[in-house]
Amino acid sequence: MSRYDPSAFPPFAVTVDLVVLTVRDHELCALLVKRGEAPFQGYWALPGGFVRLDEGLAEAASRELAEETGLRAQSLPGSLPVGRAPAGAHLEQLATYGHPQRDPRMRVVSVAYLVLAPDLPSPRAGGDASSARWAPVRELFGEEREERNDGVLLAFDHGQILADGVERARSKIEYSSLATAFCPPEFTVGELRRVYEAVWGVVLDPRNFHRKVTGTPGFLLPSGGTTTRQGGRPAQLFKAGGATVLNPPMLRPEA
Amino acid sequence: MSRYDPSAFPPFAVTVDLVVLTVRDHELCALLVKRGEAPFQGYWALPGGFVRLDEGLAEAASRELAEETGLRAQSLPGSLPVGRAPAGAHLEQLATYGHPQRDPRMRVVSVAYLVLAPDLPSPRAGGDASSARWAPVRELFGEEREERNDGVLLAFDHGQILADGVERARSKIEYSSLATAFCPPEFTVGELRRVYEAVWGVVLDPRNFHRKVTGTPGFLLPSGGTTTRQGGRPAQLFKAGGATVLNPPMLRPEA
DNA sequence: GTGATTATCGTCAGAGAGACGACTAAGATC
DNA sequence: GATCTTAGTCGTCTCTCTGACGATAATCAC
Repeated sequence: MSRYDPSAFPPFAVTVDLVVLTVRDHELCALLVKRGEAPFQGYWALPGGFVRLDEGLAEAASRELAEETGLRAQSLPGSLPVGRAPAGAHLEQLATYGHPQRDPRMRVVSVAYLVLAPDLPSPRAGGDASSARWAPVRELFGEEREERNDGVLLAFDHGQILADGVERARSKIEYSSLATAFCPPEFTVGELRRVYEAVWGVVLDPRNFHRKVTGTPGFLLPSGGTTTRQGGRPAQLFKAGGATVLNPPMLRPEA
Repeated sequence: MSRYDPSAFPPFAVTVDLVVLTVRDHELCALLVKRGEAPFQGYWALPGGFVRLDEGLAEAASRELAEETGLRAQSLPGSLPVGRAPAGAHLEQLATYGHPQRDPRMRVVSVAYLVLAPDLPSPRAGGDASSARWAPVRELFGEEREERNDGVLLAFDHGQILADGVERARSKIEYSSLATAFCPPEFTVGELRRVYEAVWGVVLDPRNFHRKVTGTPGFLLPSGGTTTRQGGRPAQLFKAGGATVLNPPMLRPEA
């Protein structure tokens, strides 16, 4: 840092890209927007945009999130990598991508953020519904993926960013209470279990899951009410407790 | 991304900062360099520097690492956040810091990388030995920390970056075999245990530790030889095995 | 009511961790 | 050389947690 003339620094563009995940219909889904212009015109991409010179990175991510989804998200001062949005969505920094050729137009460094949100009404992208969608992650990475265009699924390196975000989410719900970020403010143990099942793509034993989550101090707080919105016997409603780390963690089944 | 004229993007400076950790004398230490110029002249700071327009982020981190320590480190193509340097050092992306005022001169976004290295000879910073040192992490964060200058320990937000890097290292050796990155190519179980003890700042039971690490498939490979360099009964020498994730993890003692 | 569905409680066996005793094999000291 | 010290290695016991799975409870659809 001392070898350079600070007034002659190499100029970069800095963007934020958002991996917005939610659970819809037992499936982990990611928010994608359709690009209206070159490069990658017509491709699906992660929502995102340029960071302004007077805003922080998390702040820019919150702003883009609000613009693309209407989700209000708290922008945190400084460069703290983790935050919690008031609407229940969770926002945290994922990683930064800066391959010199990742954008053919210029040198762009993109700071990716991961957003975990409860199931939302259908997306809007600046009011244009046809240009945004919730894409099931399985479709994008499973064997049944329909390759698009010249074999590239997403614009730029967004396929890699999305994969990294999905992997982060999958591993993070193991040892943190973040799975509750996919749930509405009040939820049942069964609903939380279906979140785990959707994110991990596995089936969990309802009895062991119930014992585990209700037995972990601070994970769940009984909210008093019950609901039958899932059918069957009425289930207790819970809110997310104060605990953020789970010790011992939830164990993702092998294989 | 579609709302802006790409030719009029806001210009940022992008730097990499390195959190280089090693274990020396039973203590976790971080590499610091002394700043020779304003701002924060005379303060200790993390090594780092500007990213060039034609190099990737990990590549820039490797280059800076080599310049500051002589450690050769493999630069990875693209934006892959994790890599392994040939000299045995581990390099991975940590987080990105971009508060608008984090550098008083201009808008700088810094991508921090975490480097875990075996104990190295004393550092050199471009040949000037007095301007680089291994600082015990305990001195920087413990109660006994001697506040420097106007109460700020490190230049810029490097105190926060270092704290994040230390926390990443502490948690990552729980569920990965990365602790071996602090060891020479061949090491004993006791040496590995002392790494855990230094990084976590705890004392571990040698017998349980031995059972755990030798019983985890793929963690350690017997290299055949023995050594008495620690005194006492000769110990078997091991190399790092192929496993990268430990399941079940090493457990960091409570409290 | 009957059956389907979901929630919740209980039991049992096995894996793994913490505590700690016991033994081994080298160098250091007398 | 006898003894001490240091570290390494093997075992044992107990407790906790998990996975497998039986049993019961409370609602809805018919």
